[in-house]
This record gives sequence, structure tokens and C-alpha cells, in this order.
Amino acid sequence: MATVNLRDVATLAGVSVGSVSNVLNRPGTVSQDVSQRVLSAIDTLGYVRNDAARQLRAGRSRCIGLVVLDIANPFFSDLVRGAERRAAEENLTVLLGDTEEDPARERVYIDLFAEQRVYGLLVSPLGEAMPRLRALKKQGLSTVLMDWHTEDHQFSSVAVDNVAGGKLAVDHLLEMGRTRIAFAGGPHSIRQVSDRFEGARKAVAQHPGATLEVIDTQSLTVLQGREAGHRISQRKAAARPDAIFAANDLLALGVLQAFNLSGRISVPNDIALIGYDDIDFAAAAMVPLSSVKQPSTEIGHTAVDLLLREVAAGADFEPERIVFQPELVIRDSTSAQH
Amino acid sequence: MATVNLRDVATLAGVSVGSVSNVLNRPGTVSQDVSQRVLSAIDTLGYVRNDAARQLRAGRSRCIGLVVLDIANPFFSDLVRGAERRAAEENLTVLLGDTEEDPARERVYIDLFAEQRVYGLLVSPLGEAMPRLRALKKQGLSTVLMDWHTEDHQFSSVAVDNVAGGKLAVDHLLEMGRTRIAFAGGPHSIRQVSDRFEGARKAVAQHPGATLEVIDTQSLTVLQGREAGHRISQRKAAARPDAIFAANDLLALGVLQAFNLSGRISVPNDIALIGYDDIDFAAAAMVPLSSVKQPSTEIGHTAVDLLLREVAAGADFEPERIVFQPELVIRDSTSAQH
DNA sequence: CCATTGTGTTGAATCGTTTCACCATTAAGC
DNA sequence: GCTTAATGGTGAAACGATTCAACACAATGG
Repeated sequence: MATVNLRDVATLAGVSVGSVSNVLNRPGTVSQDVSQRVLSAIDTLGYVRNDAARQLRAGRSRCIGLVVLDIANPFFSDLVRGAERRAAEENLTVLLGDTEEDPARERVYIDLFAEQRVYGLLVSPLGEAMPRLRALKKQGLSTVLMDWHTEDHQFSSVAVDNVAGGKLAVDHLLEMGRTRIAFAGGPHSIRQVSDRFEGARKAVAQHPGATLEVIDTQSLTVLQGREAGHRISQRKAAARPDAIFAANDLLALGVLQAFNLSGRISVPNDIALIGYDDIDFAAAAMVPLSSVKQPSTEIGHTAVDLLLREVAAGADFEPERIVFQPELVIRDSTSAQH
Repeated sequence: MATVNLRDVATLAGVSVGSVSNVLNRPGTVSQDVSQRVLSAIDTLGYVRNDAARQLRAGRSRCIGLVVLDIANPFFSDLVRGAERRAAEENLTVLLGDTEEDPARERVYIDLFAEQRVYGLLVSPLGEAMPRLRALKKQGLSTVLMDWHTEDHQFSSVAVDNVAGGKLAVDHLLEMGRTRIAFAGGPHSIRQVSDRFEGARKAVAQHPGATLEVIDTQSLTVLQGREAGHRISQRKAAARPDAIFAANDLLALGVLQAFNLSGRISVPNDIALIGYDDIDFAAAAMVPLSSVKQPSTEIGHTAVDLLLREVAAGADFEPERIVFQPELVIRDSTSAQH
């Protein structure tokens, strides 16, 4: 219970605290004898370093804070994995905060990580966080934005061109002869959603005779997708869209489940369906799901890379902006009617 | 860059550091006037608390360390969610470590959290971690085990009866008239895997004429499932099992993908397939997947509960052991042959 | 008018580690 | 044998927030 500290170790080993610290942090500068004694003292006492004290002295921790919208979304868990691997190479650890798309919780995590004096922050921000992030930047907190960038070019960022992705998806639907397009997604305050919608809008605008309807969801989850699908299946057949672009794969899979349950709507015959992210489960769905693929792991990897460069460069750092291009993946859910 | 600290705030506000601390931590005991001045000073300086210093004094942080095998597995992301919600109620934050089933990384996270003097630890341990956890318990680190328990009853634990679950799954397969059962999963060093296998073994043992084959995988992922499925589909039809029990849904979905890709094997006609966890995607699969359901969110929730009780009780705490019962979910992937 | 109570505020001690200027001891050089 | 270097080791001063005994001052009661 009473925690063992460096002094206890030093006493038992019969050396000074400085030497114990040296054994731990600069093994080269210490004699065999002392090193031996210290290590065995550590062992018998079960000494565990106190990171708070280390950090207090060092001024900064060896953890990177990563704030994501939804870890239940495979896109983000892949992204996390990419970030973790790159971080591990530099002997850094990733601390993960899941906001469930809630701005309040986003704020809590950002503040928590700031107070922890993390090495740096990786955020895919909901809009409201930006002023706070600017303020924290002034206090020396390096941040890399994901799927977001600022006009003033103050932050490094790594993103996928969501507008292009949205356009890709809907262009494909239009090419397959669909014209009554519906965009399912929300809330539009999420950048990814509004950008993908913007792409959809562009595609439809270039195609005379095509229409775009918006089906709002409260979040980007399977459950919300089911709900949206249910609402659509309740409509009279004539009032239904002939194609749906879902803001992500979770929604799309939910919609698919709802259609299947209703027994009234066949994908792709009645309605074509395309999602976004190309998660592993998209290919395994009831009707293999067309989607727009993003290099999720690479995004996480690259974000850490940018962060490392920024911290290394210090004050005179020129923020970088990296944009990946999305890729269309065509499967059965958008094949031709027959 | 130069970080702002309490003293800076105190100076600007024209009060002592003690008073600033009071404004932050005991707002009731401070006059309007001082409070006002301090808050505005904090605002103009952009002061951010230093958690390291707080913790050093407090001796313990307000974060719970949660170590999971694989965040890409929806079972674990649901569990995390349950834990986070319960933690939030107590004004605690969850720090997440993903080991990807790697004992080395598990050890890194456990040590990291111990050094951070987290409020407590929630682990679903790979076997090798137990000695370390015992040692850390002596140093005052409270730990709740998930899907694991020790004979000596030293740790609180929350688990689902994986043996019963495995038996449930295979009993079902046998009832549907299958006899050449295969268990797909691995490594067997993972407790969940060996327990579920044990359940399968029991079921088969009670059923004369039934056989049980083991198909090893390196991890519990969709990719490994695909690989295993591929290997099976390469065999001559007569050498294939007529039912597969996969150690989790990710594997099962991978197997399903491989069979579908091969075009040679139909589920459930040629081979019945059942998974474990009943993740959201199981119901949406190409062939809706039978599975064994676990109360994932509740597990996380309960684990935090146990931890809170343990920390509150202090030294004279009697570890508790909670076991949930799994539930069979039957879908098309195990329906009768026709 | 003094004693008592209460309300705010202060300053110094504390938490455990790291760092660094400064000793001790030995080895090498002449 | 004495100086110079080199090698190990030491102890005290940070780091920044919290806590708490002590104090200042005002209000109340007798």
C-alpha cells in the first residue's frame, strides 16, 4: 500500500537516489556493482516508477492523445492501429479517447490530454473544438487534424478528400442509371458527413434529371441505419429513392438489414446502395456492399508522422497538409437492375 | 511555449497560489472578488492545469486503464463503451490500450498504466500477465479481470461462461444433425479460445459418433478466418467438416467470405457455421450468422463497478466474481440441410 | 470593551523524479 | 611523488499543484 519510491530503493541498495536514477536512465554511466545492487533492490521492493513525477520534471509525457468519433467504427479502429504502430516505433504510446460523436465528450478528452501534457494530439474534430485547439496550440500543444483543415493553415492535417469521395459514389450510382438518389447521413455538423454530401450534390448537379434527397440520421451507426432503412421501407414504392448513398458503411449495413427484414425491398434491384469506408464487413454483407475506400491505417500512420515532425521542428514549424484520394469499390449492391 | 503555471496566475490576479488552487478546487470557500480576478487571469493567460503535478500530490490519477485484446473486434468496442459510461458517472476517464493479442504489448500497457498510477486496471489478460498483476496488486494497484479468474480468489473478475457458450454452440450443431464438427480458432493460449474449445469438446464427448477437428488460426480476425476458410475449401468435399464452430464472429465472417469466394461451398447446405459474440455484423452477413451472444456492454459496465467497489473498500476487500451466462442466437447459417 | 466565532487568505511543506554542479577515488603521465 | 584526467557517485535544487496550520479581520454576544 505504502508506495515504494526511489529513496527506498536507494536506501536498500546503499546508494544515493541520483545513482538509482542513473541506473534507470543512463545505464552506461554506472558501475556494475551499483547497478547490480540497485536492480536487485528494485526487484525485492517491487518498485514501480512514478510517471507523474517523471513527467512533472520532464514537462511532457511520452503519450500521444488520439481522439476519435467512434471506435466501434472499423474505419477508426484501423486508423488507431496505424497510429499505434508508428508511435510504437518512436517508443510512444497512444492514449485513446472515444467521443461517440458528442462534442461535450470531445472537449473533455481534449482538455484531459492537454492537462496530461501529452506529447501531441491527433483529432478528427467536431467543429466546436477548433477555438479550444487554437488556444492550446498557443500553450505549446501540438495537434494534427484528421479529416479537417483550417483556412489559416495553422495546423498540420491529414485527410481524405471526402468531397471527391462523395462525388465518386454518386457518379457511380448515376452511371448505373439511377436518378432518384438519397443521401443518408447526419448530423451534418460532422465534417465527413457534410463533405460527402457536398460531393453528392455536385454529382447530381451535373446530371440533368437526377434528384437528391436527404435522409437525416442522428449518428453514423448500424442502429441509425436500420432506423433510416425502416423509414424508407414504410413508404409507398413510388415514393422511394432508387439509390441510396450512405455516409458510411455502418449506416449502409443498417439500411440493408432493415430492407431485408421488411422483405419488401431488394438490393440492388429496387434500390442500389453504396456506403463509405470499405470496412471489412462490407464485402461480407448479405448483399456485398459497394463502397468508397479510404487508406485508414495509412491515415493514422501519417498523422503520427506529421506530429513527430512538428514536435521535432519546434517553434519554426511549417504546418503540412496531406490529402489522400478515395477509391471506388464496386460490388453487388450497386449492380445493374434486371 | 513557456508554460503558464499557478504562480503566474496568482501573480496576475494579485493573490497567493493557495487561493488560486482554492478557486479551482473548493469554489465555495472563496470570495466573489478573488474568484473573479483569478478566473479572468486564468482566461487571459490561457492557463492549463498540470495533471502530473496534481497526481504527484494526490498519489493517484482519475483514469482507469483498460487493456483489450483487439479494439477492431466489435465485442470489445461495445465493452469499452459500457466501461466508459459507468466511469463517466464517477467522473473518471478510461484510457484504452489495444494489445492486438500480443503478450509483449499487453505487458507494456500494464506497466505504463501502473507507472501512471491509474485509479485501477481492467484487463482481459493473456496468461503471462498474471504474475506481474499479482506483484502490482501488492503495490496497491487494483485490478479487475475480464474473462479470467484465479483459483486463489485474489482478484475480482467478471466473465461470461465460455465453456457453457462453447457447449451451447456445438450442442446446437449436433442437434441440427451435424456430426463432423470443426473448431476454428487460436491461439489456444487465449483463455476465451481454450474455454470455448473445451465447451465444444464436452458437447462432442456426449454425442457418440460425432467428431471434433481443430483448425488453428493465428489470431481472431476476419483475415485469419478467410485464410482458414480457404484451407477448408481446398480439401476434397468428403474431407471437409459438415459444421464449423468459429471462436468468434470475425473468424466466422472470414470463413464465410472464403467459402463464398470459392463458389464451392454453400452455408448452411454443405457446411453449417456458427460464431461467437453476436456482433452487429453477424445478422447482416451474406448468410445471417448464428452466434453466441454475450452482454458486452454490461461486462464493461460491471467491471468498472467492481473496480469502484474495490477501491472504495480499500485493504479489507473481498474480491467478487461475477459470471454471465451466454445465449444462443440461431440464424440461417445453421439451419437444416435441404 | 473584550472574548468568541467565523470567514478568507496566506505561505511553506510535500509529493517522487531528474538533473547537474561538485566531490572522491583511482589511473595515467611525467 | 605530484599533477592531471577520467570515472563514479552524491545531494540539493528544481518541476507545479495541493493542503493545512496559522493568521488577519470582521461580526457577534455578553
